[in-house]
Amino acid sequence: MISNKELADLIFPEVHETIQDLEKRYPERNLPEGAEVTRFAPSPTGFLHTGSLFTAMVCRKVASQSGGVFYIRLEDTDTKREIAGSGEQLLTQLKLFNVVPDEGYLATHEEGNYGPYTQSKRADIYKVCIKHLIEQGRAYPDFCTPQELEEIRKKQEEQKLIPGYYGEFARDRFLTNEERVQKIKDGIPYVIRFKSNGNHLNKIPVHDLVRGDFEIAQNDQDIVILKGDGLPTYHFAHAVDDHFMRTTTVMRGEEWMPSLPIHIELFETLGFKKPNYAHLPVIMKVGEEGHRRKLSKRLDSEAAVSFFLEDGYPSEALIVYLMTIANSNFEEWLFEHDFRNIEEFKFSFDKMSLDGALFDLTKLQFFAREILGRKTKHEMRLMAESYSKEYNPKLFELINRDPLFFEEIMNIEREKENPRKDYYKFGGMEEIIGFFYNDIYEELVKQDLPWNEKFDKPMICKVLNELKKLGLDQEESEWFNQLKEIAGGLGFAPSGKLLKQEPDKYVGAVGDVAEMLRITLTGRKNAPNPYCVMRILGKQECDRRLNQMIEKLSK
RNA sequence: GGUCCAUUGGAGAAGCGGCUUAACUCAUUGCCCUCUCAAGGCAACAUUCACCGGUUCGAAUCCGGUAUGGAUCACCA
Repeated sequence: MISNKELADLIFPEVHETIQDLEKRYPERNLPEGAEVTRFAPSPTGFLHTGSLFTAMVCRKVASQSGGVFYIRLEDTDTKREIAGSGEQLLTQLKLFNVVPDEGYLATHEEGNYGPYTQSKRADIYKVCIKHLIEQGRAYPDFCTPQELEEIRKKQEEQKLIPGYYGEFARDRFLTNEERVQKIKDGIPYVIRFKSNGNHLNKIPVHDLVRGDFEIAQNDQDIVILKGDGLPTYHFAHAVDDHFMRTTTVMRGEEWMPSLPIHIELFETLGFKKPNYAHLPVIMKVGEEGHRRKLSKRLDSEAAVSFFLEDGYPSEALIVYLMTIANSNFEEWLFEHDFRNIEEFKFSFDKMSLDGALFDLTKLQFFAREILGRKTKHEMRLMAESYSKEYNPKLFELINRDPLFFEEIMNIEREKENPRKDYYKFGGMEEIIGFFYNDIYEELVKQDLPWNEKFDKPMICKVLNELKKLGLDQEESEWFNQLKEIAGGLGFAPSGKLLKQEPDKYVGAVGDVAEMLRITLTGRKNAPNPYCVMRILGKQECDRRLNQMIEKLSK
């Protein structure tokens, strides 16, 4: 008769530690009352997902506001799907959004007393726990091949039974230790499965920080806890890691809710205290077929955080937007505090909505406008620089021709009570401000210009010629009065209203004159007001552009 | 199909049995301001809270059912 202990020793001869040893190695954290220990546990399988950023942001927030700890654990147990370098990238991207961990996996190194924080380096820890379970008769080797599992599943489907490896269908649960030892000695590959004592007919009460109390069926599946490659599955690693890293609150996407019974049984049979759970809603999107679905990295560009980075959205805007999804009272708070000291906002789980919000790019752009509108010209330059350096060489080059000149462009109608809010991202900015730069301007005016057909070329020339008289040293209102005078001298009405009242008396209105000026100076119909543009370009350059345009039109 | 979760306008939502003629924000539309654009100001936008029943003097709010949507059922996390 072979005992469970002998079986465990045969499977893990190298493991001598016990769970008690681990408890000593990773003692309870010494934190003030109420401090939360949270964690973000990504898999290095690709770019940072917008939903992951959402979760990570909430984790950071909850830890910070409670005086706790936020750490990062790399869940790299799926070696097949792993993408080299993505762990590092995850960290740098989180940092761009100001989601910075206190400890854990930090890309270049690890920090903290509860490591290693990379699951592939924790094999010995998992083995201690699994060995313990085998000794207790709560885990066993399973020699089923994928085909055999498939057959079991088929049989269950035929009989309309719940699929899975459980109860009487858990074939190798009924092996004797003698048979197990023999198979192992024969070199038959196996996984380790957890032996469940549950019954899915029993309901157990669970508590979720965002969803409150509800009932859920007990787990009865003998889930795999150690895969054929010697690495643990998510479920098992979650129980072991979150216990020994002393996580107080587990936050994760709501897709994990159905597996909660597994985790509960695991925690209980390992003798671990359960953490609090918060299953966060997932961010949705309406798909082609008109149905809501989870934001998908494959289908939706906005599902990858890199999308916003590459297009130069202010990272603050995404965080603010995500926080409005996280807490319904945040938006009002934000306006009350005029977008200041956002970190002082108090997050709470009961202000979190239960179903996933549709991702709303327009609303994100609104916040981005508000945020960018509140930056100084210098801040704008720094943001534009750091974005363009990475993603937009054309813009980067423009900025660096003369950084102060760029700042002046950014400063158009900025330092006033209601600043312009026409930027919501830095991507494409080179198109918008290009006309300030002579070489781009020259290219622009080679194309057909959007002149008003009401006026012929000699008329336009006449106007432009007169506009050279415009001074630049006065206030904007004075400048505009001068423009009106010039326009009046040429037969234009001082306002659109007057023109409407007496259309026969005038050839047009000041607006028409201003438009000619604008087109000449910027090559476009829509641009910031010409006064600002002229101040930045300088009298000399303005005259040059006017003369050049007159010459062009005279041909 | 089983299990769990959800359901207030185009979107995010407040609402916790009478204070609701359903707050606030984005979007949309109209008007005003205005040299264009952006910004700004003012208005409009759910007679109704998925539906059907019930409880109650009274329900978006409580209960039951139906419908719809979502998540999940791996040696993936």
